[in-house]
Amino acid sequence: MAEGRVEDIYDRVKQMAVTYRLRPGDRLNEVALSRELGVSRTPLREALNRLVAEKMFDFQPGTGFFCRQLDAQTVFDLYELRDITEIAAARLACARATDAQLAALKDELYATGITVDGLTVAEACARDEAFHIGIARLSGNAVLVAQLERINERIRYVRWVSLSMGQIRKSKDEHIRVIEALIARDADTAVAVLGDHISKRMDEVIDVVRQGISTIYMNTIDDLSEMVLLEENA
Amino acid sequence: MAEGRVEDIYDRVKQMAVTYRLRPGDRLNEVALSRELGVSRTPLREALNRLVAEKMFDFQPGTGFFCRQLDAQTVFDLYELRDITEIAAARLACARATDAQLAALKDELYATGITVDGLTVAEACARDEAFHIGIARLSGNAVLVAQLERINERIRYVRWVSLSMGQIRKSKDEHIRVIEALIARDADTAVAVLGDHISKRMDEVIDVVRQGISTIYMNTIDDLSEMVLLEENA
DNA sequence: GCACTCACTGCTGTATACAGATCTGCATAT
DNA sequence: ATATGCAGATCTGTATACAGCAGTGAGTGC
Repeated sequence: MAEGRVEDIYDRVKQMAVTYRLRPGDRLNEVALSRELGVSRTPLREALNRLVAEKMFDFQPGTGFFCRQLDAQTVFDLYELRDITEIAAARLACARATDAQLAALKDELYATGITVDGLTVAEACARDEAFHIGIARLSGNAVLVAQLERINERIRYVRWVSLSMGQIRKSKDEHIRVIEALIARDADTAVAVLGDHISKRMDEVIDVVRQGISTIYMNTIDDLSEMVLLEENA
Repeated sequence: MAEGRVEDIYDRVKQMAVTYRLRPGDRLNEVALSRELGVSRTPLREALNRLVAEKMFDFQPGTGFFCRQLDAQTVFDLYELRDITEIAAARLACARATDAQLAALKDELYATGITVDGLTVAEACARDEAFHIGIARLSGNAVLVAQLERINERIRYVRWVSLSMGQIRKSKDEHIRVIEALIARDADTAVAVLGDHISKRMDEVIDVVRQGISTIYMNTIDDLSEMVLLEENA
């Protein structure tokens, strides 16, 4: 394997944090976690320090690492920043992407299916993210893409909750309208649809957060991520 | 000290990297660096892993840590993203900041002096950054502020070079125009001035990068950061 | 003269040991 | 009953040891 060991631990722990298998606010026991992962504390701590830098964990000297608590304000800030970043990315993509690139994105969108029925929440979320990242990539700005990916990681769990509450239906429709607008080089329309799309999500999420994030943590992540989206009944 | 040791090492090494006392592309010797810092390799590596997460260092498993190479494209991307972020921040600030907050920022701007003559490059750069961060803070979005700070860290050296080449004179003027526009709640004007301000910087930097970043590294950082800006002779 | 091999040196990767700090729970006093 | 202090246990913080890999240079064969 060309991948480093720390990298591997980093991915696994991040996955645990993103999916809230590690519960927010909890201090994590290095010895126990290192044993669970089958490594020693040294590389584990190195991986944890990377996650601290990414704001995925808090670190309190003398006490240890804490799975990060997402408060309502931070969730809002993250969504707002995501909004800003994606809209800017769409404008850049509209100006810079080739027709072929846009066509490829459209094809991919259709290829992954128009409906989300039968998908798990995790799958649906991943596809949604992939489309948005796809647009960002067409901006030609790799730093922007990396940043958007990190933002997405931090709010992924919240998005799962949001999706599982059933507000995903119209997503694909809106995605298609966005890509069509980009192909027509109509940046204003693309941005308008995208902005509307995102702020609808934001509203939903605010509701979720208002209901109290704490209650959400009661659900195990398995319940949530593996939950299959039901067919529309209307 | 309430600060942790890793945190301290992290700051010191980051400072070295930001100021290019560690030269880009170089593999760094953990033993030598740990001895220089007066600590062992373990906490040093933890600090380095944080910097890897921040893209300040590259890490190649089996080989070690490398001080990050900034290529022209990445510099451009970083400036573009900074542009996007600051403009969005200014719009938010215009909508959300109180009159008192804006007045305080204006006062601070005047208090730190209108001219940069006699300042070192490092000081002039720090003040410029402080103003821009000040606006971002008024956006009320803490995540956005944190992100902007990280972007600034990554391009700080390039900015030093840019500043030392003498394009700083008009900065304060433009800053004043920005803050006046914000106070008048004229977001469009503020953004227009700010955007123009930033893209002028961007042009300068592209020139710097075109001249070849590699040649720049010849100058020690001390030459650059401590260089005092001369009075205008026109 | 050039290229290839092989041993060597030095560095990284990880485990582990130990010191010091923090937390927990019980006992005691108010 | 509540608060306080102490002792034991647990966990973190860092150094160090050692194994293994990567880079280097000399020497040899073609």
